[in-house]
Amino acid sequence: MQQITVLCPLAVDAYDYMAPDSLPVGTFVRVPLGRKHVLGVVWDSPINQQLDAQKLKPIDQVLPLPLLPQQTIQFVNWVAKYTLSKLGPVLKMALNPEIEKISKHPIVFDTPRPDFKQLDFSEQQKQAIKQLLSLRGFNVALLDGITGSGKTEVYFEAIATHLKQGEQVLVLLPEIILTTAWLERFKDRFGVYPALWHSSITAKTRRDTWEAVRSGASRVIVGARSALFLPFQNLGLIVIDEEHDASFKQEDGVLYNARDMAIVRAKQAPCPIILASATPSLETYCNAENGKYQHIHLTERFKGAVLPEIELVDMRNKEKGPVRFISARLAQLLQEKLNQHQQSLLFLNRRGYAPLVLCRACGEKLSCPHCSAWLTEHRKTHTLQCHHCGYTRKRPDICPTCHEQNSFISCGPGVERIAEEVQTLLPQAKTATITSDTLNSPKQFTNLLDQIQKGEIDILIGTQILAKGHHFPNLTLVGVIDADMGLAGGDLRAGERTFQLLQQVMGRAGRSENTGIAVLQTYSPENLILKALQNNDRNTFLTEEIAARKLLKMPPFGKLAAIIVSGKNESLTYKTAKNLALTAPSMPGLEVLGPVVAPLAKLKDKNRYRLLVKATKNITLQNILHPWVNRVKIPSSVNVRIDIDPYSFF
DNA sequence: AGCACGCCGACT
DNA sequence: GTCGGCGTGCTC
Repeated sequence: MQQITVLCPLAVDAYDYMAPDSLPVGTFVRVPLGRKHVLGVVWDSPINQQLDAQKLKPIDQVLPLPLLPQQTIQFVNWVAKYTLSKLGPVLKMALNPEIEKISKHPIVFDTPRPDFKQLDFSEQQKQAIKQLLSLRGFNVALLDGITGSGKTEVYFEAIATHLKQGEQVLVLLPEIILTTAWLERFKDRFGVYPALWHSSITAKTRRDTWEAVRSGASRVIVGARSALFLPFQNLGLIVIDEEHDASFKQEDGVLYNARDMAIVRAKQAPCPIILASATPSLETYCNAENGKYQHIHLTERFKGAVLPEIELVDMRNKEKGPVRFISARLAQLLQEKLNQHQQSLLFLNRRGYAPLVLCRACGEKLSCPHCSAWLTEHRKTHTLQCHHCGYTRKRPDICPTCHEQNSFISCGPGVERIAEEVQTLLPQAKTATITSDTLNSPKQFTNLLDQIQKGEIDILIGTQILAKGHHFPNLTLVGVIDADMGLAGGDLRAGERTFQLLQQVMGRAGRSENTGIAVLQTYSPENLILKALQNNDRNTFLTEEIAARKLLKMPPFGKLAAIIVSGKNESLTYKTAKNLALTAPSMPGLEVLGPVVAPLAKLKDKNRYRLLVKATKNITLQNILHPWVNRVKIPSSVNVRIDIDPYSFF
């Protein structure tokens, strides 16, 4: 009998078992766990062997499956260590399909053909392609190209080259970009669609794709962040498109940033990795500027499309008359575009009709009983909703506090309200309101894009779901209803996020021969970020932002981790958070801030406090956090989560 | 992830 | 008085 270590894809670390023979790391086995029998993988050296060998259970059986690749095992170990997560949940991400049901002969999508189509490139694109093709071994390149510069086709050439070399290629996209439009461009270049990996593929496809990647039969995988954990055998290139996108950061379960972990994966392969963006994250930009990454520029718009003109509309100059969210200037432009049979997009990153409903008589603001948040009014469904927990109620006729009748007024705009205003201002316009809750399926989205293409819609009103990636050739006006919105929170990345988002939204206008125009409605026209956007001056924005981060020793000039303490019992939760702060190790270069009430102080009935751990770059935060948090007694009803490199401050 | 154990609210 | 709700702990 032989003692082996087995990891199961559950919320546990690796456990030891007895096996009749020694088994190679990566062998799939079935083991007893509690009163269940579950799948596990023979793991490398035991984590702890303090358990009496006599108490170890024997494994049930060795499963007749190929080994889990060594690189996947290494990667799971690395991610767990970096994110301070248990090994089991990370393995679970790598074993997403029902492994035991995988077929030995999965249906493989045809192999993309690297020479299917020769595309025309500009001189600048040719230069960029040359640079991408010269990358050897582990190497990070920032493909920094403005909207409409043909980034996608440029990195397609790198994909083609690695295909010819017989290697596998992984392309990570934000889920939202994974649309037919992108896939059609791929098919146009390579003759077939790539293999897909995202949350809504069927179980069978999931199993087939997993096995085809493991066997090396599948050559190009395009997916959302979880595709990073696929069992590649022969990874030759990773591409992260829209690398700045916040959706690469997983905010539940294992807290990881797929872009950062992809760089680790590329290093391990080793292979090159291309980070593509029109608005690179500050981290990536700094790494490119200081020479750690290659910096490849695409500054020309393809086929002569020009950047939109950008106007700031000062909303402080209140117009006489009824309260309007669309300024006279924007309304005038909408009318002009309507007359010219061109399309417009109104952008407001807020779902529903109004973000707040209050009683005119007593001032009562209707809020969620489970979260410290106001309820958003949705007229379409005649409900009030909490956007944080999903709580829904009908709009009351009588104020629950002062019992006044019909006293509620809707404050502020959401997209539904903008749509209503458009109807009033331009009754002849055909409009469509598009948010994550009005689109239920990818098919619906495709249909909608089709309708837009055919010109059946004049004015699109939507949230950030419309901001990214889509190409609307006849769209020549973008109106940003509230350009100040993203700047309000004031967290570390508020400026960066606002710049990126607005730049992307404005990029929707002018991806055509007709000159586009973008209007930013603001109450702070002097704001540096808005000024930089107006002047198309990314450098000024980046320089300012870099200087501010440097001064505060914030990322990328320092390291950050958040500790989120939550629990139903408010005082016990606070006491635990306070206790963590009091027992924080004291050392040069380490600073512990808080605890402070989290921006959403109560979420789903749980009170939340946050500590922020700030360290100089030479400190390995994990080595400090792990023993520190383990030393503190955490009451069982209180939950402590560590978020390394936090993105969201909620 | 499951599954058992344990402590407070509703009911015959 | 008991049934059972879920919230919590444990699995080599």
